[in-house]
Amino acid sequence: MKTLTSGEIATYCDVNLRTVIRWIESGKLKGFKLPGRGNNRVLVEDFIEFLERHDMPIPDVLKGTATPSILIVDDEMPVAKSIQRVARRAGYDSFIATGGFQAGIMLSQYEPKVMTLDLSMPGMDGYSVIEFTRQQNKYKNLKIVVISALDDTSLERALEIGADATLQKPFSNHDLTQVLEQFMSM
Amino acid sequence: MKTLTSGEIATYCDVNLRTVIRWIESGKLKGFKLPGRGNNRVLVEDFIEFLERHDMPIPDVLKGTATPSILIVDDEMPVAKSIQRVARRAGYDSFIATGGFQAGIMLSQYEPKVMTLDLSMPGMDGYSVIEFTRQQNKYKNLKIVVISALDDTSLERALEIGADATLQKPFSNHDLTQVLEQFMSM
DNA sequence: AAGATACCTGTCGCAAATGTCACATTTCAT
DNA sequence: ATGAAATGTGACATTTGCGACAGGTATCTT
Repeated sequence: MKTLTSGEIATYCDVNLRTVIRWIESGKLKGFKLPGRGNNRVLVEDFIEFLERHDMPIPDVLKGTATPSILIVDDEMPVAKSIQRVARRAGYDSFIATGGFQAGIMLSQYEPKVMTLDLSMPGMDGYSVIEFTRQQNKYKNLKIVVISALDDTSLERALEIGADATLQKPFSNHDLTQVLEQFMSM
Repeated sequence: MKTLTSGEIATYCDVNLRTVIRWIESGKLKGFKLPGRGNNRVLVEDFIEFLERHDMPIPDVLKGTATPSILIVDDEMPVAKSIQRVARRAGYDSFIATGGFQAGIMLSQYEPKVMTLDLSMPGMDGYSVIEFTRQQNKYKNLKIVVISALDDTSLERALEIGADATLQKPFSNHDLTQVLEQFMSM
């Protein structure tokens, strides 16, 4: 149940903060006030409904927030597809990237909630992907699930540098589902 | 998601505000209305598309982002730095990505005007980067400058699949400057 | 604990919306 | 060629939402 502040909405709509507050006060935009000094909060779904009602453009970032998604990074398409199948059965939208460059663009564009990452992709160092992502404040909430055929030591190292969970190949659908459900509901 | 008011558009096009509103009302110019009193807003991209469609001059201010930048993709930091030095001397801001993943994120985040790309990076296929980028409508205006030590055939292939220029390593600062200036001024 | 941000409220001037009318240009029929 | 109709634009006048500024408080960071 993600919420937005009046300031964030002001940024998205490219209007003044004062204006957003007036929208809320007049009932045009549904929101609620926090106990403290009455800071306004708006549910993402209410905001999107508001935007649609007024034929206003919906920011890309929110499209992902409304329906949290999963980014699957794996160079082997069959493996990626099988992960996607599990994700879909659990009720989640997902995207597949088969290379580092694609992965970066898709991560930035879709802002998924969870990224599954194959550590041992040819021509791409999974560790550095984790490290780089973790450095970026923007992705501090992204959950990284490492899926790899490497040994325990490698998986542990991944956890140390910032992965949130690991799964050893071959993984059971049950385990993957469990991990996804855990992170997607956070 | 920068937007323009009807008044700003009136100024840009040097017409009356009433006229701009009529454009929007008649659907010639895509826009939307704010909830309040129905103030019109137009996305910059929609406005540019409108201008192009009617062969109207595009105001400089709208052409690029505030300060158009260059993304330098090269795994060898010294090389990247030297490219950056040339770019800076020509008066351009630049960013360095040493891996595909980084490159993807930075491309999406900074939306540079030009990307220099080393074809032969370990663990990353430069060709597929070009191909993937070219598929995305979002980057249709991005200029890709391939910088590589590979032979002419390889460079030509890069051009075929979508690169905008190539430079063979070792490149002369003069040539690089020339290419950058050409693309950055477009 | 202190400083930096982000946010709320009230007020004020301005910019933008609407409606109407006048004028210019184009289109078309006679 | 001439006049009528259609279309598009600019010019008012009126109304009101929006942005800017100021002063103050809650929230987050360090």
